[in-house]
Amino acid sequence: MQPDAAPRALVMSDVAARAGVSHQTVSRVVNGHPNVAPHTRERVEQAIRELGYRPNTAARALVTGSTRTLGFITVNINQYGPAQTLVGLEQAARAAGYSLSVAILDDATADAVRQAVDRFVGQSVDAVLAQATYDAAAEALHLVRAPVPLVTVQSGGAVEEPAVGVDQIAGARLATRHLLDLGHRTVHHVTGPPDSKEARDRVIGWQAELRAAGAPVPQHLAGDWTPSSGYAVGRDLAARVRGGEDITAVFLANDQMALGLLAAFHEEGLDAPRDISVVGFDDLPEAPYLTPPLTTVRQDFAELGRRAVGTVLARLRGEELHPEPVPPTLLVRSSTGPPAVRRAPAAF
Amino acid sequence: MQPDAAPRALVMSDVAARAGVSHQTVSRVVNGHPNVAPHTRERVEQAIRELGYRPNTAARALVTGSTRTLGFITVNINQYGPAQTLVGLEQAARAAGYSLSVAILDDATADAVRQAVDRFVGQSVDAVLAQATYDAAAEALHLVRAPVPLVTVQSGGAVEEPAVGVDQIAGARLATRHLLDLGHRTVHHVTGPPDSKEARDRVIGWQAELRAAGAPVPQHLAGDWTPSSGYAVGRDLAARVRGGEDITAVFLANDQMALGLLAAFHEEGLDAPRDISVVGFDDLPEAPYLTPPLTTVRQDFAELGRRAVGTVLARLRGEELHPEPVPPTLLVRSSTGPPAVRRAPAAF
DNA sequence: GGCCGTGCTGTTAGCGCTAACATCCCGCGG
DNA sequence: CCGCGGGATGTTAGCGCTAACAGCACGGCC
Repeated sequence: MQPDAAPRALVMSDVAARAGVSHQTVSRVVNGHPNVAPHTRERVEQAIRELGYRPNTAARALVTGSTRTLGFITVNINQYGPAQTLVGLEQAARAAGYSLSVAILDDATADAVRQAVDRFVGQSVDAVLAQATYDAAAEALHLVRAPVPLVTVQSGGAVEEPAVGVDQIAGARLATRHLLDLGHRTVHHVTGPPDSKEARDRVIGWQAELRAAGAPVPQHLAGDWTPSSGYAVGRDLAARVRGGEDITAVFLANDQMALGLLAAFHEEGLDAPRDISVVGFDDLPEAPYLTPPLTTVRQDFAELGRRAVGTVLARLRGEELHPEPVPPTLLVRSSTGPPAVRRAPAAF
Repeated sequence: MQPDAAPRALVMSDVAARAGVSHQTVSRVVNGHPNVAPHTRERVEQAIRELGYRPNTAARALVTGSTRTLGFITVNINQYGPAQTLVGLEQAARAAGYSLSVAILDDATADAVRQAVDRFVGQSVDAVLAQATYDAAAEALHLVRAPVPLVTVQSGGAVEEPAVGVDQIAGARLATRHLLDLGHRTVHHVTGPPDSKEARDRVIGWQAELRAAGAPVPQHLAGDWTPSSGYAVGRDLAARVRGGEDITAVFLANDQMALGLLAAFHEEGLDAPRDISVVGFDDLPEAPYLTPPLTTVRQDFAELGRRAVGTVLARLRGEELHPEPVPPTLLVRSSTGPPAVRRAPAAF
């Protein structure tokens, strides 16, 4: 009696023996080749089921050169966006019959990126997907010459490699227009870190919408995604409001900063939407439960994942697919409203 | 001139030819075998560097049976905890020279878990790590007989498979004791979903600490991790407070529910820490920026990842390692304080 | 001085699979 | 009635690597 040891042994020829055919016929059945008699196919399939056979991917990878695995490089998954991007990607990859291997870099340095790509190539992944939000990463990715397709996710830029992302500019315009439509004279903007392409695109969208509406474009306010930067900007802004400045609407590049800003305003006795209208970006799970529930822009990460995987697979088939950016949507909740009437209104 | 096509061809014998040795000697150098003359090793290493050779993992996996890849099964990575667990695991795996392949299940059904394990086994991962927070997953995992080591993360239970996790009971006791120390007569508790072992452990820790202090143990309040469940419980609780019930301290099984509860209380004109003391669990990045900054319990996910990977590797070496649970820490911020004096205090 | 052990290196044989080719058998047309 | 084409199947040769064994030189020992 075999001890507890590996019941592993199950190889193609075991199935072949049981079905009374050659291992090659089993291979044909497994890979869905056409020229197998229905009767034979039936018998092989039954043998596979009875034995619980599953082909060895390493052997298959060795001979075909394909592992049906995709590598994904990301940075800073503590943020909601990147985490959701990962989820969307994994679902889409799995749906397409691919596995996803991840590399979560501590820093988006060129070196770290190159190493990650290298490791993936060494692993014989079929393609590499990479989050290229930050310039350092995007540049590094741009330089890497990998022997496999490489597609960037959320790079936002029109780099040469195929890139798929959510339309950040459109999202920012949505947020800004909403505020303008409510009657605000202009909209202030708290940015993400300047080395983030996504953050810069949100600035561009915000400015574009302001200009299109003929509204003045105030100096943007620098944040860095963290709640604490939103808080710092919030304290500053609250003081200016208290000082009599006409600031009634703020669009922040993400929800976490909105959280910080809301807290800072609250400390100064200023509350949304009465004293200030606030729009975030991301739709964190907790956004509906902030005080007040946050109006924000939502990105469809599942769709993003699907398009990214679709692009990669097209590339693998030799097609050159340049997908459209995914459109974001605005979720109006309670942190936005019409501006309060202050002292003597400028006009009328 | 070769077109842009694959510069792939680089195999061991190319290196061998360049170094003037046999491919086996190259193999020995690559794998750090001892019996290679320093001079030879030097030459081979140089050839490897010059050629930029990297061994083919598929071929290596085929013959050794090891891919130096770990599979990780998780559910619902939208939650902060699971996401951080993934990060911790990936860092630790990479540090140990392993790749991490992920499966993010939509549902923790036995079937989905079995399938994921199967896919990983088919992929020839060396071991499988699985988040077993939910009973369905834990049970399914328990039944799966995989031909590779399987270690569960955050299963919290004393199941047979080696499990590594953060000490949830200790965390809950920390939170409860903090509230008791502040002078609260007792502490109410909002739970996570009942099919989560982590959630149940937090209930156990809460009850244990209450009993140890001789405090009454109120009925627990059912939540499900979501901010909205915290909000619902919050409305309920706020009404009871308004009705004169002596409820002064709440410990919630996660920060998101604390967020919801805080919002509900705020709507009723009740604020922390004046009217109610609130402690969460997880230390979300935004926890310091809630109104008020949230006192919470923090789990060390990096350490968790390290121990999980350490356990898996020990298993692979044939050792039976049963790691200690990771101790959590309490972060005191501003959502907790001494109870307000209400009407006629019971004693004195 | 011959024998043997001890490094070092090369040779051989697969790992489990797929692709290419070889083989067989059948039905059909000339 | 024979040859031929094509569908079904089997056979063979690797994919790139490591493990096991073989060979070979050198030095120490009796």
